[in-house]
Amino acid sequence: MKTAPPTPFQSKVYETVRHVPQSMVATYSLIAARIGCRSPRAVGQALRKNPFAPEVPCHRVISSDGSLGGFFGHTGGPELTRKRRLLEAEGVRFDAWGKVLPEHILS
DNA sequence: CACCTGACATAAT
DNA sequence: AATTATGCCAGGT
Repeated sequence: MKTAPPTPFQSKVYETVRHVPQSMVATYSLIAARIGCRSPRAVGQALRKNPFAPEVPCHRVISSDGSLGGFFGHTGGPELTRKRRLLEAEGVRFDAWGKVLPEHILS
């Protein structure tokens, strides 16, 4: 089975996400800016490939508007519900709109 | 190298 | 809240 070598861009994304502490979530835009990229979409593509699951807490990465975004390639459905469950288990709270409270979002 | 897709963001409707 | 339209950049084919 071939393991595709991660690109430098990917490595930066994984490392940055890995530095996100519990009870906190980072936005795709934040990660992008952090690694010096202006495109949050590229970050999503990197995480969607699922590098090293529990090693990189991809579930701590959400959209800038507080929505969960996606999880393992699923933008909706039971997988997203699971993502929200994980965040709740880590102490992250949601508002009436089902969005993460701003105080949990790194800026 | 050109084209298409995508776990986004922002503004406007 | 939701939906639509446009801009953005990296990766895969």
